[in-house]
Amino acid sequence: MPKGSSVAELIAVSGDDLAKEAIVAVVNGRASDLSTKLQHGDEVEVVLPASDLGREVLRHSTAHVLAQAVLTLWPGTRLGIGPAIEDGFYYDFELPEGRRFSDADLESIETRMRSIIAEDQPFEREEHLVTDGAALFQDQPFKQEIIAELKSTEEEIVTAYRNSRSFVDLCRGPHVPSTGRLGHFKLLRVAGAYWRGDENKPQLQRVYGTAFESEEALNEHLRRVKEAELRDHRKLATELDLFHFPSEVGGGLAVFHPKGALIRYLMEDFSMSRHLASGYQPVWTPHVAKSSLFDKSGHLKWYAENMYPPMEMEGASYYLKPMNCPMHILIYSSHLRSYKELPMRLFELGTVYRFERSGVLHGLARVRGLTQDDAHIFCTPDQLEDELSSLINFVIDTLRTFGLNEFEAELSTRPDKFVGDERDWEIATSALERALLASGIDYSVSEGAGAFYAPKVDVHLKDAIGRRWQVSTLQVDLQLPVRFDLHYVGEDNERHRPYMIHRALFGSVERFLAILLEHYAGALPTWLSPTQLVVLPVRQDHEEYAALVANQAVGAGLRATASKADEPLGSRIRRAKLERIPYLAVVGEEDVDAGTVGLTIRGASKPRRGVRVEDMLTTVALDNANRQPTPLVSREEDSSGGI
RNA sequence: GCCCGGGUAGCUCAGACGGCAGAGCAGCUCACUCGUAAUGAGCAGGUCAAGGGUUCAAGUCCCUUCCCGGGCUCCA
Repeated sequence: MPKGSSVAELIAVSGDDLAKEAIVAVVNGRASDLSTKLQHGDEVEVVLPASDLGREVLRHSTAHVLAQAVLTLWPGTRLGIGPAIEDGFYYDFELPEGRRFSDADLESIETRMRSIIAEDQPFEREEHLVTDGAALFQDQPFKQEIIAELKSTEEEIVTAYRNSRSFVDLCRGPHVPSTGRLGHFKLLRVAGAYWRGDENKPQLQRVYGTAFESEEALNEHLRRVKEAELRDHRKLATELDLFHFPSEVGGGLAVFHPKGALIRYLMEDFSMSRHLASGYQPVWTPHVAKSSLFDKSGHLKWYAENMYPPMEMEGASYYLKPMNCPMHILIYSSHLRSYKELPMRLFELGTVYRFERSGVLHGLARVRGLTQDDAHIFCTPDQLEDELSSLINFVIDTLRTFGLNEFEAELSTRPDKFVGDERDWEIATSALERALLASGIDYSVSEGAGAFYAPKVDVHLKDAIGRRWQVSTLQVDLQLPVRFDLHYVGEDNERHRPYMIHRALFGSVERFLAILLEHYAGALPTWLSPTQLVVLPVRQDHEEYAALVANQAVGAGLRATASKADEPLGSRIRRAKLERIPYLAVVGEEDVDAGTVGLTIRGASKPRRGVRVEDMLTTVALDNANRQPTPLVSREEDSSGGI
């Protein structure tokens, strides 16, 4: 190769067909354009579109095309930023005269984008001095703001990418060689977005889109999005008659219908028995408390914006509790504690109320009234580490019972703004980290992301379609034991400060239910199913036998009903399947005579005829007692029978 | 809170241009008595989110309010 050749030239002579698909390259570990000139000894690795980095570049380049299209259609538009994001990209704009996008605009923008792609415009990298950059983008105040920031970091050169004489965008790159390499994209929606996410700054118009390496990959992605929509727990809640949010009650406040309430009762019941078996003591505390309590705890200082406004009564202000900890502390401090009582683990299914801004409410996943499976553990410094590691195991173990198996933890360390002693932070943080190591769970560290009063571990889980949800959280509180002046008397007969651990396992019962519903697409495991078994008589003269079988099932501790034969069997089967009933027992002539049922197990394609009633009851009871998770199917498969 | 999109029967939705509010499913009644994802007929069901305005006439056009959905720093 002649000296100073580009990556593209290198690929051209390599004779490697696959490499011709490359859109960018990693040169000496750095993502670079194919036009990058190479030095002797450079390490070059080509990047194909069908890779994480490849898709990121495709999306970022498509975002530039989007910006060019918008600028052509609405001259005078000011550009914000347009990054690639997980699953797509967006670009923020300020349109002239405060104009706003509507959904209909997406179509005309897309059309314009397709013609830019058809023109196969090159992406040309330009380097400018920081000082010149400001001149180049003189009509673009947001770009200037970015350049000004770069200047302050003493960056000397800014880069820009030019597609045509008229369109150039400030950008770090890299990009595809030309717009012709793009095309498998779709604009998805418009939204308002504050410049830099700051509501005190101007609100820009954001266009979201996604792009992939091929039409098939794009369609596959759109199919996944659709699948997620079908699993939406709010949709399932209506279909399965679980709960709703009456506007008469208020935003973010759910009422649970019989089936929904039964499910949450089963979850709570399980949680309580697990805690009782693991050395926790149940406590119960009221929903409101005087302002003095939340003054002392610091909630009114630090958490007031998430609290409901106060109620005045008999000269005092009462607040709905946003957390249970202050009340649990009062239980701890109700008398002097000995080291022999520690660790003391107080547990409550405590309902708390938090003011969430109306725009962030989201079904049961984000509500204003929620029930935490909340515990506060008071322990000696010596006990801290063991307590934390058994806690992590307890959490993981419990989550697994619900059929969730993929976890990741995140350790958040001391933020810039913090209270307490740096040494205590050190002790608490390293105890958390050692506990994580001992548990063997995968974890990452987020430096400075802790709460101001505590380092914490958050447990995230992955659901059936790969989405991550934050659930459990463990915090070592360095603040409240001091504010409430807690102690215990040690072996040395002196008073010492206990450590205090906050932890919620589901996070909230409501949110966890939402996750389960979406994870299982509504087909909850047998032990959580409101109805576990339906017995369906073929004809009216089999009804008596059906009722008998259902009664036997109820006697065996199962939730079972018998249907009437007043509709065609197929119709009743269909209804039961739509309700995601795990076991269907059809009984007809043969069964009445033989003491059997025709058993259809959810997810199985064919029924099993001639199953003895005893055997069926054993099977269902075992499934119930063992808390077997439902085998996972996609909702599309689930509903392929013509719904 | 702010931007965009919505609000029509319990649910899903249709209702050019302003001219007597519709369908499917669910519900109820009757008939059918059936072996694994929709039996048939009939009946009932609505302050078109609320309030105001324009008009001979408003679900439809305009204004206000309420509610719901999507989004609101994965940083050039």
